Amino acid sequence: MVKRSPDGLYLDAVFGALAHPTRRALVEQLAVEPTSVGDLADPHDMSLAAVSKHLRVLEDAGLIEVEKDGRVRRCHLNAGPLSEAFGWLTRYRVFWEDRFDALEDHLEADQ
Amino acid sequence: MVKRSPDGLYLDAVFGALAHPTRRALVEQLAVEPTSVGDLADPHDMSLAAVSKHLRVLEDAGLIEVEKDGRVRRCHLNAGPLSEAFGWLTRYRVFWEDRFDALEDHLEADQ
DNA sequence: AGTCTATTCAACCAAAGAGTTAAATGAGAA
DNA sequence: TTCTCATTTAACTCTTTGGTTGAATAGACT
Repeated sequence: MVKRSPDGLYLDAVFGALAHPTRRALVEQLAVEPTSVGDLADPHDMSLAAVSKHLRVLEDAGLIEVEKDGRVRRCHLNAGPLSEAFGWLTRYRVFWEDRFDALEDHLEADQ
Repeated sequence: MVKRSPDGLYLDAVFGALAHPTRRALVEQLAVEPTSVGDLADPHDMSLAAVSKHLRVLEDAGLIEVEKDGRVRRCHLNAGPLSEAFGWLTRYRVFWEDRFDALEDHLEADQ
């Protein structure tokens, strides 16, 4: 069996959460400021319940925290788990930068 | 409606592909060297057909290219699309680094 | 107490995902 | 051409996902 990193579970959840455009949009909205569920849902062309479910997915991935403020639920971005995904991608960064460097070299040689 | 980046489709596919541990493992294997489907499948505790399907998902996300070499199909990592995901995450890097900086400050203040 | 308002829960549905086994393809070797 | 090996396709099952609507909860305002 191939080795699996101990934090694989987080990666599943985080990458999975980011795989849906609505959820990425929600993260983008929350990067601006903490926002209530209703306000988060407004711009999206789907029911409030559907957005609520997407928020649950983000919460399960640890990407948001929900604070009760009276009768509204205010969601905050918690970007910590994103660094996990970032870290994973970083390990492969050289593979696309190599190609970029090769292209640069090629262009320079052309001049 | 909330704005959606023009390359959202790629992000769906790339993040979706990375959301499964088997597929991340396949990427890790391919980062070592180009590998045939059979050799890729060996370490995994599932049928060859299942691995073949995972490879298709990676291919659809543009993350691998398959070269026919006689009767074996040799898969190469194509990390380009990873930079797409990396770029998206980078936009939110400040959100977890802020927290990290705050922690650093806190620790320094403690000393 | 009664009524808005915000949000979630429950039940449902269609489509996609992850796996299986068995048959089909395609190319090299005998 | 026949056999074998590498891989994909087909058909099927089971679970998860993404959405719906309608009822339930819970806090704030009269």
